[in-house]
Amino acid sequence: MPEKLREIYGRLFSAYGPQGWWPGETPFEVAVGAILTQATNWRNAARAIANLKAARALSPEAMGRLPHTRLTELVRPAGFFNQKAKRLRAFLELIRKYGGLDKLFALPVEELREALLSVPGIGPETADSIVLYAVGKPVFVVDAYTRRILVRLGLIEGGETYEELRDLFESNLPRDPELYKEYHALFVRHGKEHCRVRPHCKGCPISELCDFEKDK
DNA sequence: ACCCAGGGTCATA
DNA sequence: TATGACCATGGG
Repeated sequence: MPEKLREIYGRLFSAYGPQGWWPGETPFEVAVGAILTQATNWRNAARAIANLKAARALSPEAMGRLPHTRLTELVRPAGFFNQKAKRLRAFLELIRKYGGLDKLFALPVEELREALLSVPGIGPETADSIVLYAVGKPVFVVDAYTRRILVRLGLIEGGETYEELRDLFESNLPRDPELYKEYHALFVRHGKEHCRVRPHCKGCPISELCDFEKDK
């Protein structure tokens, strides 16, 4: 399995190159982006972030001073804006509870994950995206593309839990945050390009490893 | 006029 | 435990 995971990574990296994830100038901005991009095109999330930036609201303190309706309005282009405004405020509440972003992000990884997961609206993928891309700790981020790609490669059944898949990567790859960052980003890139629900297998860089026969 | 995005939660069965 | 509904904007 370690060899296969390296093989897949190598091919994806050769095909697509470095993805430059995560766009964002500060850890807080990255974390905010992780919430805003839930089930949403990054393009739309980026618009919401641009709004927040223009409003100088990209710090926990400044965002906390915004009226709720104002926050909702700024976040609108990201979609699900009522939920996401509420989720951002819940995240701010966690930050306050730990005495600041630095204190929160300085927690041991497992405690940090648990703390993030305790926030209503932050689930496993969002929590791990924050831990990996905002904090830089080596947790592997699993998403729908990851699962789908592994299924089509015949490496998993599909019914595995989030934690099982995360463990699959973390116990078969070196605990290297830079590797995890790039790998996840490459899965997303490859997913969009070739491995959607409706597959687009022509020119697929990992077709030789893949069982999936349709649409050739 | 569809389909779908870098998810998560809650109600039902 | 396992589906389904819901949240909502913007691009293809």
